Amino acid sequence: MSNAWQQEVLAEIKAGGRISDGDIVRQVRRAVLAQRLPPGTRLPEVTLGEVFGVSRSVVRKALTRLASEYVVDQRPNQVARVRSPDVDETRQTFAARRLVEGELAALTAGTLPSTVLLQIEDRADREREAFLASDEPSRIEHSLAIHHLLAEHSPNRVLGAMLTDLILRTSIVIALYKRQGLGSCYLEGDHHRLLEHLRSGDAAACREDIEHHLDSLMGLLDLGPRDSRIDLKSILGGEG
Amino acid sequence: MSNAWQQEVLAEIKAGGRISDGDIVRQVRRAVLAQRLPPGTRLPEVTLGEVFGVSRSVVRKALTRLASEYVVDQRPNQVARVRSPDVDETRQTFAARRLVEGELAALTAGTLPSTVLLQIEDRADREREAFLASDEPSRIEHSLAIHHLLAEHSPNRVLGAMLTDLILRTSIVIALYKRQGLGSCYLEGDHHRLLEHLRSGDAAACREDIEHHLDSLMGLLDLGPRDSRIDLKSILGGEG
DNA sequence: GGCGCATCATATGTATACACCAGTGGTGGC
DNA sequence: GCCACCACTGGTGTATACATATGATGCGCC
Repeated sequence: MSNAWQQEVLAEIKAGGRISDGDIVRQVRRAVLAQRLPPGTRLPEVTLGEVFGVSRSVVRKALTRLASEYVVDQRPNQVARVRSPDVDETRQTFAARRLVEGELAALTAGTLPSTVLLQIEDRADREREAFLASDEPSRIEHSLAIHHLLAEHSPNRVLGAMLTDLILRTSIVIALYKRQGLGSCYLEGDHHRLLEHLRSGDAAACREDIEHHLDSLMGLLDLGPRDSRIDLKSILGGEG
Repeated sequence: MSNAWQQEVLAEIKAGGRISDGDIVRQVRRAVLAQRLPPGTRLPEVTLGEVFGVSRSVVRKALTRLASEYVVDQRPNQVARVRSPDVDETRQTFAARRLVEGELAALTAGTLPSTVLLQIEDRADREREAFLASDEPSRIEHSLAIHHLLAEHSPNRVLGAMLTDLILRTSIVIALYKRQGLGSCYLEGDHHRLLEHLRSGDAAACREDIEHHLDSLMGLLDLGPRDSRIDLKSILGGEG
């Protein structure tokens, strides 16, 4: 675990009050998404407990939840580690999200209240602004918010919860396999186009929008055979 | 928690050695599926610990996992209870499984090794025999095994894991909402037909088989408006 | 000099003690 | 007679102590 991350966590802790397992889950998720905790990073229970100022009981619950979200790898009698999905799992995760989010977009088309549509529009606008300002963290935040809004306001809550999970997992592998030197994974117009089709209620177009969006996104990744190098690094490199 | 169930659990414990959280998860899952633990049943940590001969630590981990599987309901500072999905969630769960399993069947068509195909054939045969012998528990076991084989041997492990979860959730609501007086939810020929299409590699037919199978299954349920009575019973009835 | 084994440090697995919270029943006042 | 309040009990939330497994290290033997 990097020291910089510990500093940041501590800063946020002082602001708030008591720490619960949910707080730890959120913090670790964020850190993994931002690659402040790279794959393979060891997450010992005592260390995490010291960082967050809680005992192992709380940490253990958080780690169990993170394991059920496929964020960390928890094996018996071994230290929990940040998971490192391989390229196969990455492709399969994208395929799963393509299926679920495509269906969900089609189901949701024409059903959203105007308040939600306005929220999506706002996020899409601010995503573009953040992109133009080269503020990648903000851009990602707004982009994720759009998909989460879709998941939360879909008529099928079961599929919605599944999509929430898949958004997290795809975000992690995007951060992992983003092509080197590529500043942003912004796809100009995709979200605004989806918004218009959600408004007009064109279910088939919504599904196509999502499928095309995810295909393009996966196309920006580097899923070539040289991933074996990454794998080696994360396995042999230890905690650097 | 019923006493009969405790007896049965104890019997199985004596046979085996030490109990882990995974054992508890499996036992509770089975008991919920068999409706030995009806919806709303209270599951206090200390009581479960006594039943299984372990301390609260292990029980807590098991309950957390069961909550992430949507089998039990775990709220802060309150006893865990067996979840009771309403009719809306039931329909949405079936819709989700229809989507996921349909896609998975199509993906898997023509890819299964003969060993797996033979296992499916064996299960389908034994399911029919169990149905003819009116041995419903065995029939359910074989039926579930077929779908689990599909989930485990599909080319997409991510979707496969999602299907495994959905099989559990649909099985629970089937037990819950099965039409009164209906002895079995057996659909003659469905599994054998799917098997032949998996063999021949007809992806479209496989998807249709699954979708038709699940639609028929949901049709056997009693999802009418009188579910409010069931809901009342489970809420007001307590643990009677 | 290299390989194998004992030993130790580190971290998890489990049990338990104490604090806190929630629902419940009884009691007192109005 | 009814409502509000309070003490009590059952149960979870958290911390901690002890038992155990695992990986590393270094010594000794071949």
